[in-house]
This record gives sequence, C-alpha cells and structure tokens, in this order.
Amino acid sequence: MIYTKTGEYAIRAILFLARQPKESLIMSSEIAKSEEIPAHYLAKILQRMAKYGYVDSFKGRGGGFKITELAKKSSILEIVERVEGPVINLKCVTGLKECSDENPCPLHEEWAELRNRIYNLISSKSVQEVAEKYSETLKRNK
Amino acid sequence: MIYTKTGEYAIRAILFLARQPKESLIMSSEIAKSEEIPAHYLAKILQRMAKYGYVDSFKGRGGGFKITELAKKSSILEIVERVEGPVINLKCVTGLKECSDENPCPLHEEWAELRNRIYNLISSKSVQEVAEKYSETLKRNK
DNA sequence: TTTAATTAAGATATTAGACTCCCAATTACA
DNA sequence: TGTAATTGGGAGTCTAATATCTTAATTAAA
Ligand code: SF4
Ligand code: SF4
Repeated sequence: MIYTKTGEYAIRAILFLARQPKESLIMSSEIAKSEEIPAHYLAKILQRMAKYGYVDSFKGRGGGFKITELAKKSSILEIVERVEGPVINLKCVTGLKECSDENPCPLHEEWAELRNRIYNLISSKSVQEVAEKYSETLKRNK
Repeated sequence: MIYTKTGEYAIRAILFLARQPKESLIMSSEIAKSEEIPAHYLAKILQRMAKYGYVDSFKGRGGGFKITELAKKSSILEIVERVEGPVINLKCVTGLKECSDENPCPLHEEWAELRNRIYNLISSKSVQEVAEKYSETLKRNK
C-alpha cells in the first residue's frame, strides 16, 4: 500500500461520489456501506474533506455529500496528501538510511525511475478522468 | 516506504554485516550505532534473524553476529518477508477495494507493470550482490 | 411544533508497531 | 574463580493510526 487507510478511504469515497449522478446527495452511511468502510471513521474523513473543499455537505434530513468541482479537477495524489498528512512515504524501496546522493545503493537508479512513474501515475490524471473511465468499464461489463 | 521499520532495520543490518571482512564478529550494539538503529530493538531483530538462519550468533564476551551463506544468497524481499510477516503490502497504488479482475480501475494496467518491476528489483538480486556493488561505490567515493 | 434524519464535533477505546527494560544464560578474560 | 561483556528472551511502555461512541446542531417532514 502506498498510502494509509485514511488516504485509501478518502480516495474510494471521492471516486464513489464522482460516479454518482450530477447533483445527487449521498449519505455518509451509504458510501460506507457500498465501499465497506467503517461508517463513523468515514464520517470523520468526509468532515475533513468538506473543510478542504473536496465535498459539499448538507446537514439534516435529506442531507448528504456531493463532490465539488475542485475535487474533480484534483489528482488522487493531491487529495491523499491533503487528507493523510504532508507526504506519501515513497522515499525508497529499500528504505536504507545509508544512502546519499554521492553514495547511492545499487538499487537506486531503477528505483528512482519507478518512484517517478508511480508519482506520475497518481498525479497526472484528475479524479474526474479516473472516475469516468472506471464507470465505462463497469458499464461494459454489466 | 515499501516495508515497515522492522524490515528496513533487518535489511540495513544484514547489508552492513555483508560488507564486513569475512568471519569477523560484529556486536549488535556496533551495528546499531553505525546504522543509527535503536539498539535494543535491533537486538530483537537480530535474534529473530539468528533463528531464521540469516545470521550466526555468538554469546558471551567477544561474541557478536556474522552473516550466513543463506542470507548472502537470499534476496532482500525474502528476508524482509520473513522478518516482518507474510507479505509486503504492495497490492495497489490506489488501494481501491472496488477493483476486480473483470473491473480493473483505469490505473491498473500501468500499476501492475510497476508493481512487478518493484518486486523484481528487490527479489532478483542477492544480498551479496547488492552489498558488493555498494562497497565498490563507497570505495570509489572515498 | 414535534419528531426523525442527517452532519459536526469531541471524547474514548482498540490495536499494532516501535521501542525500552530487566534479568538469565553464556563466554572470555583478569 | 570471579567479573565483565555479550546474546537470549520475556514483559512492559509509548505512540499513532484506526475505530467507536455520544451528544449537539441543523434541517425536512409529519
Ligand atoms: S540509494 Fe536510493 S534506492 Fe538506495 S537506499 Fe537510498 S534512496 Fe533507496
Ligand atoms: S484495479 Fe489495480 S490499480 Fe486499480 S484499485 Fe484494483 S489493484 Fe489497484
């Protein structure tokens, strides 16, 4: 896993919201059930995402959440980093402390390339793009 | 980070031992100091590695540890998995639960390739190879 | 106006990993 | 023979992430 559960839940929730019909309000409990995420824990995450402007929240009966334009335009990496803290821990495959720029370990070169590609993979596409393509896949296989 | 601290410490310790002159005994505390690893914690890890046959241990005054042939031939992945538990958690970049073989998310294809390359990177070279190449680098830059 | 449904917020509980401490067993050396 | 230096092993502490629980605030509907 590249990120923590908190980050994973956040992404699963936001991608779920991104696949819903425009303007529809989804309850926290509904997302939790569909995505098999602990309900109260998810509620906290949604709360935070509301503060960050990734979802709009509506209290009271008939209330719920919907994704914002900001979130649609954001990358997965951006959202995860916002939710779970400063930086995803992808410094190193090996996690060796001994390395330095002058003394890279023998795995460094290939690792550096892979690391960049991973970052690119989760930062170059918007949530909306990912969600749309995924919806198509789901439709095709129905 | 791909693995836990425990796994990281194990690898740093074993690579440190692999760089030492043949047959020399190194104390746990010495490794801890050189590699900046909490001493007592490392002691535990070495204890376990002794059980697994990755290091030979010698008690009493003048005692210490040395790497075994088994460890030299093993890959980094093998040792980490043995020390820190069944499997390294590299299932997914995104960590999405929603995916299945029939419904892969849009990132799956590239991710699967990267994941394989990471596994390959840490499983195709032996500890000895990695240690030797690293020793050369250190020598060159001295 | 009352009740039910929903999010907001804060407090608490659980867990796993990381780390520390203590003492027993072993061995070398004075 | 005794003392110091080492690993072995068990128990315990600390911490952050994860998860749960409880109450307040808000809103819609009865
Ligand atoms: S040199 Fe690179 S791959 Fe090797 S331990 Fe350092 S960061 Fe990791
Ligand atoms: S389809 Fe692949 S990349 Fe996407 S969530 Fe599943 S395992 Fe991860």
